Amino acid sequence: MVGRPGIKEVAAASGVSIKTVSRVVNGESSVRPATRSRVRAAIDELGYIPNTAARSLKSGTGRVIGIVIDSLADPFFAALVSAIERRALGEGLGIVVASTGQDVDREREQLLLLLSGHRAAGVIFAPVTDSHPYLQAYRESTPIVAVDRAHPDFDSVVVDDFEATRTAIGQLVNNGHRRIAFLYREQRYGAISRRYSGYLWVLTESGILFDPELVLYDRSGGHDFTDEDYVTEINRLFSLATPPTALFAANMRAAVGIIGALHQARRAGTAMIAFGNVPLAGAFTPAISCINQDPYAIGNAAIERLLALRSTPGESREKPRELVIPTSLIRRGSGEIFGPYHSSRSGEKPTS
Amino acid sequence: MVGRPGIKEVAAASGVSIKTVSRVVNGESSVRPATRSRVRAAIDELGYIPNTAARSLKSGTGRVIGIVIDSLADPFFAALVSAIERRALGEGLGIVVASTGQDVDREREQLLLLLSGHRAAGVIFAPVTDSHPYLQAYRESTPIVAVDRAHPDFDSVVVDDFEATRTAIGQLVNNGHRRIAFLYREQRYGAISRRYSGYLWVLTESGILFDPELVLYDRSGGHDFTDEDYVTEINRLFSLATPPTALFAANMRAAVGIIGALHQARRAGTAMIAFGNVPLAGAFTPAISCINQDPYAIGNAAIERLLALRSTPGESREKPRELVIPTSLIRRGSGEIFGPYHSSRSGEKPTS
DNA sequence: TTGAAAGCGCTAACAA
DNA sequence: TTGTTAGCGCTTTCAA
Repeated sequence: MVGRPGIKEVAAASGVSIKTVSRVVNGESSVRPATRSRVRAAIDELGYIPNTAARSLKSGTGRVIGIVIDSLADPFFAALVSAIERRALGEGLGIVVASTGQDVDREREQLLLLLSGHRAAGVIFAPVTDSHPYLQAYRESTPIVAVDRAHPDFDSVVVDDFEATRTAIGQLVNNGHRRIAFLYREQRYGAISRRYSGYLWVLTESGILFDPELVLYDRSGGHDFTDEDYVTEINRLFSLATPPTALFAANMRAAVGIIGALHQARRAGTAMIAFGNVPLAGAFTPAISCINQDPYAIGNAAIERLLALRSTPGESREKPRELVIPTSLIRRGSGEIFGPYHSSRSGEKPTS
Repeated sequence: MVGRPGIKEVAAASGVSIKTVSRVVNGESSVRPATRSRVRAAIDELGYIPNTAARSLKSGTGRVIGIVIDSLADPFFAALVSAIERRALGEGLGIVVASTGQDVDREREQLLLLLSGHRAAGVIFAPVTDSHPYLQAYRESTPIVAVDRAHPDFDSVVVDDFEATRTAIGQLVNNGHRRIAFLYREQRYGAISRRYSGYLWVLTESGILFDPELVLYDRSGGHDFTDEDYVTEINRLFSLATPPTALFAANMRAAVGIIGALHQARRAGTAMIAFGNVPLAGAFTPAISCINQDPYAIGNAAIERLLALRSTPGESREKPRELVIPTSLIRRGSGEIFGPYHSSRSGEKPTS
């Protein structure tokens, strides 16, 4: 291996001490311009890049932001991380990404590795549970922000799941639907529970009888549904004595599964609204109505909050802030299909 | 901040020297089982997690794999990174991700930061150019693997773009198409050029006159096309004196743009094949035929190659290996629509 | 404005 | 099998 120049080589080349080189690298002001430019020249010529490990070791905090999410294979999280990365780059920070697969133990392991092992300058995570006692030790030294799901102990950036779902289900009811399926009711902590509450709230308000047959539960104990599972489920729903006339997909994975399954079952004309921006939603027949939650906006808000916390350390001890990113219902057609009880008093013209 | 225990605390708690703790942590064999379990107990009790920075500094290589890709917002790359992350986790390695936005300077900056700054244990990157002289200094000390695009100097994991495209275009021709549009012809180095070659090859072989009007060039100088740009382009194509009867989407972004634009233009029945697994391809009408390139397979192959290189350092000096991951043409309907010159001698039954 | 010295937490070399 | 010592490359004192 060719020698990677260190701070000493730069110091020697520019005729100053290593401390002065350090000052230049860290942008400290107390360096004479002439000295500074001499050092800069040496840095460029030698191609000097400071060793991150040594910096972390000495200074106590690493030059990276840790990100812990469910999975990068989920387009929502991928876009979220992408937004964070862009901003972090501007701050000269790297990102180290870890996924949990929604596993609580893996979450703890990854968070601790990031905080204690990598001495991350900050951590953004999508909490799998709402109890993280082991994080308390790091609160005061490291900014920690939760995303996608609110957290009792940390600042968080979320969307208003309850309200968004209430709006969506409300529109379906207004358009004459009474049999509305909810797919799916995840058992774990998180956004899905609040979406489910929004669903139940509308049913109650509208005097619609709740039917557990219309809810797809996560009976699998944690593993994700496959496309085939959704086909099975859609077939089950349409075999009911009184099948649903509208579907609500509580997350994007469910939406994708349902769209595919509906298509297979030649039921694509069924009313449906999805939580999350389904890719190519506009190109289906009918086009898919979605609750729009912008992962870029969420990611940006999270990293901004993190950077703000970094400059005002004490603040983290205050009551956690919950930043709610607005959502909107994008009416593309599938959510505006009329149901059997429609009295032509509301809703847009259906597409099919 | 509560004290994060260091190796010294563990040593004190278990009554051994720090070196013995180090041995246990690193799984060295020369430790008596009794001692080992005593140390293990202390580690668990104190919640000791080794400081990555100190380890990197001393040992010379960091505990992370660096990944440099175009963008995490691209589902292909997100899935690729996800596959790498899973495997890295099993090796006790973190991943630090950086994106280039296809910018050569940013690529260099990020690669050097990973290699020189973070002392990454290995680097996987999607090369933006085929010339990386500055990486030569790291070849022998750090395994480097290229993905998605072949590289003259490094082992790479790619798909056979030429062959896959040849098959796809060949099928369109066999099904009676003569006017086949190629969207889009990216100017930069990479897979798109080879796909374009496959396109030209079939035209030549089939005696079809090449028409530059049917090729969407990247005239923008690097910025990505928006959905609106695709709408404009589709409208232009169908305004030609002899419009195309089939479309080839050379990458997934183009496919998504085209599907949306075709839908808007009420031309969804146009024959089309996309390079890459379009999400929900099966749920469109007609279902989208795709060249299937598995990002998980590519990511897995890349990390496996990286880990193999890590254990046999000298090997990297050999001639670079190009590992070709097979693709397949998934015939879902859109690519099997007959063209005007079809003579009922080949192809599947069209869907529409 | 600049520099000398100390040492961050760990691992490699060598001793015992 | 275990321990001692010496740094890795940088930033943080503190002094000049």
